Amino acid sequence: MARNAVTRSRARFRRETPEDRRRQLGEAALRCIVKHGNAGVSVRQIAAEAGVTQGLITHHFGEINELVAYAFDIMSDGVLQAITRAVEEAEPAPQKRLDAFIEASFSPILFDRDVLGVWVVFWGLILHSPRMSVSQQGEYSDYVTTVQGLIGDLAAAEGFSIGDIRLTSVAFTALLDGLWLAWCLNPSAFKPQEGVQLCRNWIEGLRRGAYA
Amino acid sequence: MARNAVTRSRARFRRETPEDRRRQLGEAALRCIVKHGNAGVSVRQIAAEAGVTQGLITHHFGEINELVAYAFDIMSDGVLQAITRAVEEAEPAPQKRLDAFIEASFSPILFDRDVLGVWVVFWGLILHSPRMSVSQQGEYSDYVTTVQGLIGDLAAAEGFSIGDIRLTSVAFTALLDGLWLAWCLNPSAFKPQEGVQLCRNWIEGLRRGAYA
DNA sequence: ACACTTGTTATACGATCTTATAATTTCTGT
DNA sequence: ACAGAAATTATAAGATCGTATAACAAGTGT
Repeated sequence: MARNAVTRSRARFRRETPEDRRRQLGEAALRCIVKHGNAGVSVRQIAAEAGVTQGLITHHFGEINELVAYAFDIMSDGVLQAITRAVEEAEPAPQKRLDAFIEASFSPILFDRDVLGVWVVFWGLILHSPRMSVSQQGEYSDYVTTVQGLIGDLAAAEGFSIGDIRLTSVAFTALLDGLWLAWCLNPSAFKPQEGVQLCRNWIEGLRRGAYA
Repeated sequence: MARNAVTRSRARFRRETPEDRRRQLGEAALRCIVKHGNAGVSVRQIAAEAGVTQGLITHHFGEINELVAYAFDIMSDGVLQAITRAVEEAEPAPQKRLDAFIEASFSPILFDRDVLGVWVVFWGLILHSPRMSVSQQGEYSDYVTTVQGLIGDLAAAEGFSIGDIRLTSVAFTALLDGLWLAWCLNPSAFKPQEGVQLCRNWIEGLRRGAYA
């Protein structure tokens, strides 16, 4: 026991399961991107941020692009989960669920300059990384599907019609992404609560048959 | 004359005015970004693309960030000019002008993966470069103002009301940016003409008083 | 024809980058 | 207690990066 304690205190590094270590490295990568943007995507910086040596990244991910893609997946999952949770916690009426979705999108958990900044960096990488592109397509598809479900339920409950619901969902997703981007690049452009209002206005247009 | 010809053919480099050279370097930078994304932003690559040595970039721009910011300005001006020209060539009725704006936004001149790809890279840089941020804020402001003029004229001509026209213009701009981004990351998400339709639907919502 | 200005090249230096390889250490199973 | 597996470190090699400096050369004015 004493032996154990001494041994552990003398340990020069902790041995962790591949899953844990991969996640630690992924989260360190996200922190680096928050701090330095594209410049933060570097084996050395990420390893330092995670408190390990560079070789560990090679060992667990092979090449750095794989780590970045993994970090992107962590990020995507986090966002979708946060939104989904907010929706599930809302009252079951379609109006309430959709509004919870909107509110969550502009709540500090997601509508945060650090979060959005990471997102923007990823967007810039996706175009030239097939691996990232694959992740993005899956994530985007899930996202639009979620939006489509919410909007479809609302239309069914209130009895208005939508011409092409998938396309319409793409538009609403684009509005959200566009507002995220605009605010991220220039937070003085509008206030979060104004973003919520603009989304509600968009829904109001939907109700009034502008997309029929 | 013969002397002149010989001399010119033997010339090892062309001496150009600072303005011309700056523009050449800026355009070379844009081509590098098209080809390699963030990775294309490099003194060596850009100099090679422009067919000059690295020192020229230092000479004309001091540091590379200044060149990148200059390339961003070229890009912004080009986009705004192309759109403005399309609007000016349209019939003077507000409906026609706004529709020309939308059509131009999704025409191959602007709705092009190369063009949008450059845009996305710049977005990623703006967050961590004060110099880029300054350019972006000016460009964004001009853009929203243009949108605001078009929408305001339409509202006046058709007699519908808008609550906060600046904010509403921000939303329309966000919708455009969001659609650009989505299509750029994943061109199979929708067709350009569908993008036009979605913008027209948004305008229809405006007409029906969703933003009053 | 010649000197001067300055655009341009040539070269070098130090920092940082990715990746590969071998040595080390921790932990687990027996 | 000890051996073996695998996580981790340590180290190195070769590219590429940004920037500074000095030499060179093209065009201009006289």
